[in-house]
Amino acid sequence: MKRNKSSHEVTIKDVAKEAGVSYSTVSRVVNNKSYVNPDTRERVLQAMVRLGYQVNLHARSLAGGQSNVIGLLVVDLTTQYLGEIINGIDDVLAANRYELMLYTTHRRKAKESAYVHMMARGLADGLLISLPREPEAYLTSLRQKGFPYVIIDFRSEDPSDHFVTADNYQGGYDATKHLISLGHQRIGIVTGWMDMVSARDRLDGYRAALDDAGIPFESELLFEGDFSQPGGFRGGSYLLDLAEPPTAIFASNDISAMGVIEAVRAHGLQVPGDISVVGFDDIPTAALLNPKLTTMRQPLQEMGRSATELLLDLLKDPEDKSESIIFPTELIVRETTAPPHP
Amino acid sequence: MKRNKSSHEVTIKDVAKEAGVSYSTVSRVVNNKSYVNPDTRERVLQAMVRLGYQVNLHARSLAGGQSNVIGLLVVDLTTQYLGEIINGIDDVLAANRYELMLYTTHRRKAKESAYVHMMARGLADGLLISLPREPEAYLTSLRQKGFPYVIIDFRSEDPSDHFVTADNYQGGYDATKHLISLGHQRIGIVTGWMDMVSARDRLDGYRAALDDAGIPFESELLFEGDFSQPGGFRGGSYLLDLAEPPTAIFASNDISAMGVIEAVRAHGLQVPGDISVVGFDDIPTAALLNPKLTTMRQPLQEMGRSATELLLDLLKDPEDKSESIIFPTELIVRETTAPPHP
DNA sequence: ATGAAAGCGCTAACAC
DNA sequence: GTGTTAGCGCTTTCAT
Repeated sequence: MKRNKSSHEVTIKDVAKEAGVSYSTVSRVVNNKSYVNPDTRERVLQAMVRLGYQVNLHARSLAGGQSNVIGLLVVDLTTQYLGEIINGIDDVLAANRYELMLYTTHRRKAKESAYVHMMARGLADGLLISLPREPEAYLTSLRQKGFPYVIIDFRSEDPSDHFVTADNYQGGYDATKHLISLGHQRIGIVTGWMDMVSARDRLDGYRAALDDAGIPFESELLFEGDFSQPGGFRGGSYLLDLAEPPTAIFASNDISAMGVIEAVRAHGLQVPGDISVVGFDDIPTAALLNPKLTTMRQPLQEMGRSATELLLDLLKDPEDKSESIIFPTELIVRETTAPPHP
Repeated sequence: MKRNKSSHEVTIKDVAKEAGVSYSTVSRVVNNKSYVNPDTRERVLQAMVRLGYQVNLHARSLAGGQSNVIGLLVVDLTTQYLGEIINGIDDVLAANRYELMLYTTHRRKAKESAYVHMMARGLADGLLISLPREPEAYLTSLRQKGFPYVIIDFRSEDPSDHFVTADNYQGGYDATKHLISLGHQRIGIVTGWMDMVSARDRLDGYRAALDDAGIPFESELLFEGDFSQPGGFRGGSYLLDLAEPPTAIFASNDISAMGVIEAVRAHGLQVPGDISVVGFDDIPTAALLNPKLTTMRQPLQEMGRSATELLLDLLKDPEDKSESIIFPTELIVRETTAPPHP
């Protein structure tokens, strides 16, 4: 299964011959390192263009250089949430001439660990890890190797970890408080995957807001969802079927909020007339729904950008002491929340 | 900028020593090629596990093997459209132990060509190209090299090309016909990027349907959009501001349909009461809108899957004569279309 | 069935 | 400033 090398690929040696220099000089020019006589450089550059030279990243990587590839580990791509984050990542990577290698685990946990190892085995210079559930298993091995990584949307306890996340606790708090300040007293919550820190933080914020308002937490008003639209639908249905249903529901992300809203309609009720709904994320679609979704915005693109910058810093200097970043969230009041029905 | 190799990476040589064989034997075991004595194989396998061996893909690729990486060239990821396709791609890739390298060009045309060359330079074994505009430039060089690629959502004229697409012409035809059969006579269209074949095909289908119904095509009812939501909004606004506005609008994709619907509302009108709207794609969000979007479904996941299978076939046998595939589209009637206001 | 050895294209010492 | 050279980890003849 050999590559079709009919048309000989032009290598650094070809360029060297063409320019009449040794091939290490070509390497120097390509990498812009150590001084090269301007004339020589020019001749090499021209030879490169003439021959249409392109580095072979595999060779470069093997020879001890960097691969200029960043690995991104995500769950799946159908959520706009990640699309936004990736846009941010992408911006920074492109500006720094890095490539993106994408890994989607589709929640098959076993794969995550295998992937991480393969990437760390030279395929990538660094790793961006998004939305992992209990990533400790492979994080430990990464730490041991001193392999650079940044975690997105995860608050790590380990001081050597670098991460970028939104303030999910405060977001959950503010979303709930918004509902309370509208006059709601019975507020349901549809959570995300409870093995994800971000989901737990949002829940904690919800409870704290209730607490501060003197509203007792009732476990029957909590539905454990999974950040999906069907999960939101199930959660909404469950809450509305309660003997004493809530008048408002906090969904832990926009996608599940959409499911909740569907459930409200399926019960013949109106949003926000009968039931108020708040989401979380502010994905682009949120503003396009009818009614438009009230939600907590996380600066997704910026989070992707920051995480990538942090990682590139780490690559330049492993001892880099850049801080992990926790972005503030922002309440975006649109049309799905209103005072409770009198 | 040397990799932190504090903890010596275990190579095929280490495994060889551990198992007491030569390292070419280890290579044979790893690659499952030529016969190896079952006992020897077993010993090697155990040594591999014991040492936690992982191939170095760069070395493998350099040595003339394949890289087991597929490159995917896309415009950007915020559209659910691509998320769905990638899910399909991903399925097949995972099942065949391939990795995915992602390239987003963000419509910077210059980048596309550079990317393609780099990938073809050994980084990837094959290329999946989605949504290119006028890709002829780099396709030519790919063909010359005999580099395997499959194009998604593009009908190529070149008989040696392989592509997977939906029947955009028929889709455009059926969408328009649906509107006509509801009684609409003035039907506007918001197109996609006109330098994309799929957009042109949908437009052609629209015109053909009009033609077959004896409705003259009026150029003032055509707005050249760009597959984006703001583009749809602009298109909708333009059409509704016409002296004699249409009673129905065919948007060339769901995202722009969402923009059109926003524009309808901004004009104080109702969908579908005053204006009917049809989209194209059937992205997941389409079913979650209020009212739910009537649209032409393309089997996105399946398209991704098929394209990938086609490419892997090509990789196994460059002379593979697998056919390019054109998937049928399907009208999904939901709630945004109705007979015209009397 | 297995071992030895020649590269793949490049980077990074080390010379000069 | 530039050339020489030794690998990086692996696949693949070619021997045996």
